[in-house]
Amino acid sequence: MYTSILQNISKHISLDKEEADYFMGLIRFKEVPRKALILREGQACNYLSYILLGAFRVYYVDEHLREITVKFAIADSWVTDMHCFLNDKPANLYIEAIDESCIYQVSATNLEKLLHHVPKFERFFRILSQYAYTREQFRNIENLSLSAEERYNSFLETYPRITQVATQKQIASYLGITPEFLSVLRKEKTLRRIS
Amino acid sequence: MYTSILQNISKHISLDKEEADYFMGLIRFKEVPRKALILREGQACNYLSYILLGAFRVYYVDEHLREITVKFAIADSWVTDMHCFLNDKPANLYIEAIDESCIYQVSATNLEKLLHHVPKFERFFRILSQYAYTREQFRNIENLSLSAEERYNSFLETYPRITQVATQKQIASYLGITPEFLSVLRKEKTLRRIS
DNA sequence: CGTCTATTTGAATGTACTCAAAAGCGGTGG
DNA sequence: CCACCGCTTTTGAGTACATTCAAATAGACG
Repeated sequence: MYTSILQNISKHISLDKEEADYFMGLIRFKEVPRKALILREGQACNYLSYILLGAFRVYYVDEHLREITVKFAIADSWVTDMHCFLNDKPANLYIEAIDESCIYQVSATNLEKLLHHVPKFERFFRILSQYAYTREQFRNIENLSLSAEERYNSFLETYPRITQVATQKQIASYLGITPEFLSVLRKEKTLRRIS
Repeated sequence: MYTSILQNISKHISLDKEEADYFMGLIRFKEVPRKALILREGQACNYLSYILLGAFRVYYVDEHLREITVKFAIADSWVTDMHCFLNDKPANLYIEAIDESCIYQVSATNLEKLLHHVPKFERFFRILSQYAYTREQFRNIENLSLSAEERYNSFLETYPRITQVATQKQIASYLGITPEFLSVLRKEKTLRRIS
């Protein structure tokens, strides 16, 4: 259903036909194969993407060349390197498809046009940003208060489907632990399930 | 200068006199003594606050009764328990003045009125939320990639003034370490400065 | 089938925690 | 004014959680 992006928007604002058409005229459709990067560090981050289908992983590479998974993004959600998109700076983050994906993209230029022509979208992106903010805040609280094992359990509840497309190495880098230690945690979990 | 809240707003949107007056009519002024709580867990979170003067600490109390400092908020910034303010739920967070403070508060009801009457504020709060989001994301990256010592150094750069009003216990709980260990880090720092 | 990467396993290590006790500091009341 | 109380900070010993490194095993892909 290629209008699911409109349904996503209609969760927070209602558009008439004209506004919807105008919006659809500003976005482009893109298929993204598994493992492809739609953004890499240093590149201009010109697009905000809506994920129609598939899944992405946003990650940062630190000075020791370790990957930090910043977030997993699933179907019916939005993704970009927000800091660099907003401030027109070279990207700090990589965004990689971890499954066959289809996305719609709005360029920063077109987003400006959109916000100018249909100011209702200010409201839409306000609400989106507020949710994004509270989710990040919640994750910070979890990272600061929970043990690795508790964070892993919370992860499994929050992203039950992601385990099918993300590797354990990627999940470990989201949890802030090594793949080896995640392996140990998983073993303990299955041992407890048996006994 | 009691119009600094208008200056804060004018960083992102411009208001005419009428709009500014309408806004000022929707907010209330409040003095908050040091150590007073303007929000505690379980309370209704009805207000979004602008800090005119002073400093606040937002914290969460986990199941082991440990305090997690979610953020320090300084003069000329906004603070609330966003999740509960937006969803009209009882607060999860405490907000405590760590210095003599003066704030302006907008109630959730008045904010709705404001957004309805002056839709430009949708834009203002969109921009504010996006910044809040990227800051939280950045902090998550730091917490996942840096050692305790590196996080402490980064903290000192980000909040140079806060050390004057926050205790080390509070700073430790922001960094996700124990006060005892922060004490060790500080000692190592001074020892290195001497040699 | 062979190569490359992901995952598992284990031993040695390190970073940060717990617990306990002492020292420092600020506020309050006699 | 100072003596006491409570809280913060420091210090140290012992411990736990998670890492590093290395090697073996398993899986995925061409």
